[in-house]
Amino acid sequence: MATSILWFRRDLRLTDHPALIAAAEGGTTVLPLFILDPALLRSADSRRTNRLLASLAALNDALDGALVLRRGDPSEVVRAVAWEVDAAAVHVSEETTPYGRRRDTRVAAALEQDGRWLIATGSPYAVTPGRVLKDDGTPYRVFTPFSKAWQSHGWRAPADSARDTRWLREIASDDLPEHEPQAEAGEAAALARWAAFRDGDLAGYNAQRDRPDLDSTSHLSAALKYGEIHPRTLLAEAHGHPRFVAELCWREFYADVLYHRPESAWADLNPTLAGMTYDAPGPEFAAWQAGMTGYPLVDAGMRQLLAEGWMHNRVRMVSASFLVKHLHVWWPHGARHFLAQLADGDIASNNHGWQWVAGTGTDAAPYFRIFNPVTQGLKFDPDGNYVRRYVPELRHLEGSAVHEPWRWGDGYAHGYPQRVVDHAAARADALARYAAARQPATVEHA
DNA sequence: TTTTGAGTTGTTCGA
DNA sequence: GTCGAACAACTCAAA
Repeated sequence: MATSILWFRRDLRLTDHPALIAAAEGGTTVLPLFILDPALLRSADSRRTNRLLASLAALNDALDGALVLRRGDPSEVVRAVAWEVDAAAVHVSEETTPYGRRRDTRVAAALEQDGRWLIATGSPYAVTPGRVLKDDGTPYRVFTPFSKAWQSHGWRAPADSARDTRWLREIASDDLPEHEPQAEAGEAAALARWAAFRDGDLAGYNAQRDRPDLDSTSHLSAALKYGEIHPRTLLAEAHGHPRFVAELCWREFYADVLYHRPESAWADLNPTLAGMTYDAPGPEFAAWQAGMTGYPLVDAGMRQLLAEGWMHNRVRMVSASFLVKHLHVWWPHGARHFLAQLADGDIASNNHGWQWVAGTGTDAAPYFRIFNPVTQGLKFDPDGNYVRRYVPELRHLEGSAVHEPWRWGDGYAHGYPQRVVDHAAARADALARYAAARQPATVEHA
């Protein structure tokens, strides 16, 4: 009896799964495999890894315990398992990150030595990165024209579910590493969350998405990260909500940029600011990480990140801007901290979002756009509820007063820290640094 | 080839 | 308090 392997990666679901359909075609028995790749599990205590393990537990439950886990180098493990079950083909969703592409090239070569094939069907995106190109065949570098071409390109409807898949159950599995269980992990939870959002806050998304106090965004980022739900499923039901579709498109745009420019994961995409002077991370960086900068909105966000492994997007921008433009720290330091703490940590979205804030990214914000953390708080958390939720030292202040504790006699009565930098001075410093970096390069003579 | 319009998310200052 | 201008120049995409 023919057997194929479905090697799960960022597609931890059983419905709307083209690679699963391909693997099970013709009644083929399918071995569901996940590889615990040491190269990806180095940060084993990160929230992202914990979220992955919780999702794997949910997938295994959905498979009635059939999921096979193997630890090791994928090119060795896949070849060995394929030999073990004599599978002619290993099916995957196409991976387009720098590491994923290198890995899959090696795995395909290893399989071919035994006359077996790595077959990619579908990807974690509505439009697979690399497929949207300008008329001249080069990739887009600006979001708006990309989004138009992406919409024109279009995407398939959600795939049928493969209900009658025969799963192979006979081979040994390594144990799932210890992790903190999470009720929100897994395909069923993702579908339920989407249904609730679709029938609830989606209608007000355009007006309320920037309000961290209302907390009315979809919270689907981690589910999308691990493919518990596919963006196709969301897009099929998000007609008439262009802002929500645009946010999904940002995810695809950044994946596309990373596909074409893999080095941009950790290096400035735009060399314009190559001469920028940054400060090494020091005590103020530690204060930023801990949510102790003395700027309430920044601190609320950084504490939400530590407490929940998630932060509202508006606050991600403000806190990232604060690190880069108020503390003058190079964006990769901040991006690394976010990736270590975010359950939804995605290299393309996270790091290119940071580059956008820093002014080094594609389609970057103008350098003089420096968020005022106080103004942002008054505007997007007008009643102060978000700050009070995460900063207990400020709970005695009412309404928007939480955003300016220095104005009130009892503002620091409960131990809230003083501001680590002065906004106006830090802003002026940032503008001066950008101005200096933009000067034509001067030749220094020894 | 050249031209033209446009580019996620803002802040400050002065009238 | 409100409003418009300044903050810059450059690159991108398409006609």
